[in-house]
Amino acid sequence: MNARSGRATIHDVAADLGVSASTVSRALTPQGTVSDATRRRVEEAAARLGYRTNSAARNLSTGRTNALGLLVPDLRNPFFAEIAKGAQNRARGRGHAVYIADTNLSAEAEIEAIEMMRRDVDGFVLCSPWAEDERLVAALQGVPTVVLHREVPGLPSVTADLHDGMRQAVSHLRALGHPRIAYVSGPAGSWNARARLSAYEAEVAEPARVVLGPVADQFEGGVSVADALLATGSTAVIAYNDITALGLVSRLTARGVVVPDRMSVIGFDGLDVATLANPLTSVSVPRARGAELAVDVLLRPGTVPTALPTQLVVRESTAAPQPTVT
Amino acid sequence: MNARSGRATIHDVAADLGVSASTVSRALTPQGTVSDATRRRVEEAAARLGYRTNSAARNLSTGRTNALGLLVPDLRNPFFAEIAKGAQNRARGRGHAVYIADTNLSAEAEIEAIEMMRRDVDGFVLCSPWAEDERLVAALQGVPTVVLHREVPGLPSVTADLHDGMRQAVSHLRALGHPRIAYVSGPAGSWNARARLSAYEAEVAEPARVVLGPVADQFEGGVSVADALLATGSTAVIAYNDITALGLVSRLTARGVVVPDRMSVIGFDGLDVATLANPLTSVSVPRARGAELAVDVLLRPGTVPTALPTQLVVRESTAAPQPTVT
DNA sequence: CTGTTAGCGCCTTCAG
DNA sequence: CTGAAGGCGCTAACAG
Repeated sequence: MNARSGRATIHDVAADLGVSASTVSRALTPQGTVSDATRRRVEEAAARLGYRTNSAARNLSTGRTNALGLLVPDLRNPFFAEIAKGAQNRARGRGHAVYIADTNLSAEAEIEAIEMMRRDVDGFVLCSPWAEDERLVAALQGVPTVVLHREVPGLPSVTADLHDGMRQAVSHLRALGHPRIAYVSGPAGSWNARARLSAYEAEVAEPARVVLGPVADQFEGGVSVADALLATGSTAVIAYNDITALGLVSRLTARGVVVPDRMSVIGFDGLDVATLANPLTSVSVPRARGAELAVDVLLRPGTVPTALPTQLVVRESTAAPQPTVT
Repeated sequence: MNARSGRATIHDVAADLGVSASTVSRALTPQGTVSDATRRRVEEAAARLGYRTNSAARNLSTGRTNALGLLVPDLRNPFFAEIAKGAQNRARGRGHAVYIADTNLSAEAEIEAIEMMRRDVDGFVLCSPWAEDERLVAALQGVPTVVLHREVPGLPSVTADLHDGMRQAVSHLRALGHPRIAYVSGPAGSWNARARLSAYEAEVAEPARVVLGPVADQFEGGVSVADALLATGSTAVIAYNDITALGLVSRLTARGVVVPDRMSVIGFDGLDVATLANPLTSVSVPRARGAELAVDVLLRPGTVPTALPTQLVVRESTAAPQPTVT
């Protein structure tokens, strides 16, 4: 009996059965070699006594923690909430817990979270858009890590096929007849924002290219750039992500610019929240699936990170441009 | 040096300084009694060697984990994402980590999560709307716990002043001239849903009382009940929460019922997401603050749980009823 | 104020 | 297949 918590230990079930603690230990661990009979008896006694393995003790002894650390910049963004759920579900299935750290959109907090958790996890899944490559790698100290929706030299990473997503978005708008497709770029410091911008630039050559921003990865970011967008004379716009796109739509509507009649808007991410009001056309990026893949790369040696497919989902915020009423 | 992880241990910094391990331990723990001079030397050496305390070892030795468990039914709901953030920020400030478990809206998963984490945390903050009181208490095995947005006999709990919130909502609608105020109730199995329904019933007496549902705690739940609402002839409705309210608005709009002209809608929770499109009038319930209070009750003995204030936030989904056009 | 000693609960050689 | 012994890294008496 654990003196402090009053919980049963391995010795209690050993005593109960008249066997040694090592036998109980072996019976309770996958690679332990015990007779089937004793294994069953041990399992029964453990259940009866309410035994739960003390993971701190196991950790100390084995050097493994059976836990993964997950960093996300902001849990309020459903994009990351879904990643958290996906990672947890997958890791649980593989016998691992996931410790989530919300880093509050701060590079500093990303580094701190890594340093705090480093000893207590077997590996990291990092949604870490802000911290610099070198600081990340330094803080990691060699702990196995998969980067999600970012690339860091020397680390495996799981990213979405943004070029293909952007191609789908641009093709859709061009097919509708939009000559000038603007882009609202996300925060300059964010890897993902840079990658999405590059994808746009690859798809839309000068002189048709119209880049606005960078704006904050928030509703307000979209709001702030709407008027500038109107001034460009574009009839269609692709936004860094759905949240930004919603801000854009909000301000456009307030200005009397009807979406999609006077402005087609495409978001990025494919969040459910973007369908609540005026259902937004968006390039969907797999959230849970990306997280699951990242966890697999960490936990199943041999799993090779592959690009996540992106998919344009056409809803109601895109249409053919209307002839200007004069 | 830790053989496995290659990280410095307390012995390394002890050796480096020519002192004993216990001295280092004392220098590094709050209640340890060491001379200021050696404390400084130890801190310097620890920093220089990149020492990080191994929390498993400390845990094993002290019986405390410096971690809290937080259960939430669904991280995708911003209500809980904000609770998670609030709890983490507060706990971090008090030297504790927070392990979040998303229980996927399942009573079973709530119990399992508690049993999984019980040994690894010093206490729980439970947003656990589904599991039964007895099973919860049984699974907890005496681990210090605060229940958030629910009441469980024998456990301290932090809840919002729903009656006052409901009073504000109903008063607002009555002042606007609505004679019949309907209510869309949340899932029958959820404590919070029952509490909100009671608050409505306390505020609206028969025969004016119109209760719809129960519906799922989702956008679709609101969608599903909109037509029934119209059939009641009510001109105003209060929904179980914001997400449900948004579903309601969506379907009403699709039916050509303009909000707020033909139907006033009030949500509950006060989420930002409910302002993205047609800004929703809502009864705001403190999220982060409730989580912080719960953490304090756990970590600061003597903190007494107080009811969280609720506040009606009037936005654009409520107005005076329009005379029926015939 | 500091060093020595003895575990915390578990896993893992090593014998038998 | 099973028991005994040692140690993971740290803290907590107990001496000095």
